[in-house]
Amino acid sequence: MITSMERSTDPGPRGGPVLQDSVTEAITNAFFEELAAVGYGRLSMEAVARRAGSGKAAIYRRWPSKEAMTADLVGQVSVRAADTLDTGTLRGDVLAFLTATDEALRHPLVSRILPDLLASAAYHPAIAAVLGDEIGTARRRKVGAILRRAVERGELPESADIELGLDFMAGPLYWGTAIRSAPADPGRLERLTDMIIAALAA
Amino acid sequence: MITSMERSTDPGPRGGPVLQDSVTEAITNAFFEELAAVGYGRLSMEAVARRAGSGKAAIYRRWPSKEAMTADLVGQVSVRAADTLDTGTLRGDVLAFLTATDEALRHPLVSRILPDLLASAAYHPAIAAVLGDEIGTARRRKVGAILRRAVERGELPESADIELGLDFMAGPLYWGTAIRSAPADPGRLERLTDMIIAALAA
DNA sequence: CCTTGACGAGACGATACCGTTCCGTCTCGT
DNA sequence: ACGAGACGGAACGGTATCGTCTCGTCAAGG
Repeated sequence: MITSMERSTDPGPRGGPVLQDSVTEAITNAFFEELAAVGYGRLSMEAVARRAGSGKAAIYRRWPSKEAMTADLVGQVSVRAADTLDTGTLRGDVLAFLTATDEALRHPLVSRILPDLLASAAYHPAIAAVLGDEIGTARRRKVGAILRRAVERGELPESADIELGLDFMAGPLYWGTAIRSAPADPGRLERLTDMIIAALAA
Repeated sequence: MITSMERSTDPGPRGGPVLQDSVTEAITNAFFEELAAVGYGRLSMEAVARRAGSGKAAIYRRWPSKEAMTADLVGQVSVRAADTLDTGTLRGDVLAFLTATDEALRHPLVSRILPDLLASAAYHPAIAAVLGDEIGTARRRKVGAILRRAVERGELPESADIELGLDFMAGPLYWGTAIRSAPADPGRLERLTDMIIAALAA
């Protein structure tokens, strides 16, 4: 599925004469900027090359197609998000998670790219696969850890539904921040946190 | 902005020789099917005409551009959703609202089109305007009515935040049903209802 | 110093749309 | 019966993108 070469994305200390990292980086940046500018459906390799100041051949030397490039690059980025640390209380964990997620969603590139990718997943199985891994699995793991710790502390009943918990941790924030474009407001995240905890405890 | 003719979408009892309704309907259906098939970004007028079994001229006789056609047709559809009736209790109102919305989100065309349009709104102001009206305003009015009735009944404190309430009524359901593609499950809507009410009361 | 190979640039044929403009046909209301 | 006008179909010139391929340049290693 993802068929890009490892040498440029993971060149190691010295892998011999190699596709130049600076070019790979320029293409990567150009890709995300272009993705934010026109969306996946209208993204063209020529535009990416133009923006990167490179030739198209430099792109096709690295990835066999637009879909493979997208899957590879999106996969790389999403992997980064670190686990939320244990703040000692459910409220602290939730607020930290919401704050981090809200900040990510407000990034100018993310706020334009993410909804587009989520929609594109319906048309392109390769994208759906990457997002399913990154958003589905990774996110479920993080939220699951938070809820599990809360259950251990006795802050939540054991009956708490992890799947629905994920919907509450992600849904209202995504809807408000990414779709409704609600202005940044720490107070909103505080209230959101209290409401989510109330929902989780129900 | 929306410049389609009134004669065919609202021909009245007898408006003289008119663009044929059957063609308008064929084009409308083809538009939504094509939208579901390839998304807004890649939607082509030729494909719509092909699918409708019409000539492109028949489309351009009705709308001046793809954007105007989209705004007009999407606006027409979204208008339909009726107000939720008063069931007498907050729980009944919320469950009815969630059930209706969930059903709508599961419609094969809606589930593919809506996320795409929400994403496209970031690139096309005309779409953003229509969605802002239909989803933003209309939805805020509906949910606002439900919450206001609940406050009058004493089921919710007066301090309830309508804006955040909207995020909770829409977010988890949209995330679970449209993004996570959770299977249809009445029990899930029941639990969702209880959790939303707990959140609203927090 | 000379070979190697990635580089930017861009031409290439193929394909797809755009929005417009013609056909010749058919269905109306008059 | 007639004329207006919408119809499906097809073609127009123009633009954009695809993925491939060929240039001449340039930097590094042997």
